[in-house]
Amino acid sequence: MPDPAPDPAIAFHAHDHAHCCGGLIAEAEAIAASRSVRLTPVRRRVLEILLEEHRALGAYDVLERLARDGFGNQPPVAYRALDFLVDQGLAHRVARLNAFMACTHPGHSHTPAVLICRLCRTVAEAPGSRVRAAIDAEAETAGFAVERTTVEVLGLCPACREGAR
Amino acid sequence: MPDPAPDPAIAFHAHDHAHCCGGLIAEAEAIAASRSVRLTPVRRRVLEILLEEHRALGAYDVLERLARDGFGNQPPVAYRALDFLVDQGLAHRVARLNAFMACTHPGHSHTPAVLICRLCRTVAEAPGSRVRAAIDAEAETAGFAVERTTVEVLGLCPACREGAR
DNA sequence: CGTCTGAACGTTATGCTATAACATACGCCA
DNA sequence: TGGCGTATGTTATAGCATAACGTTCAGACG
Ligand SMILES: [Zn+2]
Ligand SMILES: [Zn+2]
Ligand SMILES: [Zn+2]
Ligand SMILES: [Zn+2]
Repeated sequence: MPDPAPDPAIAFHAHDHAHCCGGLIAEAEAIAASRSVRLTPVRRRVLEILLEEHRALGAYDVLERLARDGFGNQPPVAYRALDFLVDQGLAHRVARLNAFMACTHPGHSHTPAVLICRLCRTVAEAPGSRVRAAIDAEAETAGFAVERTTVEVLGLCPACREGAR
Repeated sequence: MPDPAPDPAIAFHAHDHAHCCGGLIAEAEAIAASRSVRLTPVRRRVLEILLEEHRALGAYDVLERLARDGFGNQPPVAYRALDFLVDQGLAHRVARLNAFMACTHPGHSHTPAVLICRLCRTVAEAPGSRVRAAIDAEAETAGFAVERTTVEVLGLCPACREGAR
């Protein structure tokens, strides 16, 4: 199958975005089926909304777009769908922004480092395993048992970095 | 001088807490003086409140305690003091908790890894430099220019880990 | 089929987190 | 002493998140 190791930070590069979204929706369908959980219309639409741009959206932004499409327009509608996607690893919560982003590498259980461009607001995922190893080492020293990690990085993406010079 | 490298995760160990707080207040005074910024009564009291326990407090928890002491009891009073402390590196924001903690190693410019016990809510700082190096390496690969990092770890502190067995 | 059941969804209401905007007080220095 | 910048007090509002309850719907089972 023609799906080699994808660029982790694909969000930062020009790419066939329609293909990127379509593929991720298809992956989500497959994952949901394999786990016997339901990617219902609301959940699917929320994932599509998150995928539309490589940016993190607040729950109320998502809600507004949902309402336009005729879904319920009360906060729990958005939060429940977002919680589902996060639980299934199809989206990530960005604590620094109180916002949510679609996962670009679902399936692999991972805790990515989230790269957030402070100028264009683009958000990408970098591999988290090396960072996680460093965290585990420090935690070990402190006698702390790691369960979940949050690694978020604010800075400039390649494009904005170029523009800022 | 009798001040050897302090235990980074002192919060997780039994210690002379009055001495620990007093020392940190004194350090804060010195830092403020050296930078010609003012550790005013509100700011100082907020730092004391954060130091009372090694836990992260929400702005409204801080505010409630401030009000008891006769300071203003509107949100901006707490937020302004907290922002000052964070700017000066005397406190840290914990994004995962929407809360604030006193810094236990002020002065050293640092971005610690914050260790949060999910049972007792104790919060400690682990050295962030190795984690930061790992982040820099991943960011380099993605062409991303790192400016600020958030590293927060949820898990069990040594005591709760023992109790949970 | 018909009915039961649990998951998902819609809706109301409320609570927590954070900041904008403006007024007042105070210390410092020309 | 007058002006200025910093800090504080206060009002109002914006933004984020969840509790609680009723309704709908798909699938399981007899
Ligand atoms: Zn991901
Ligand atoms: Zn950018
Ligand atoms: Zn610190
Ligand atoms: Zn604990």
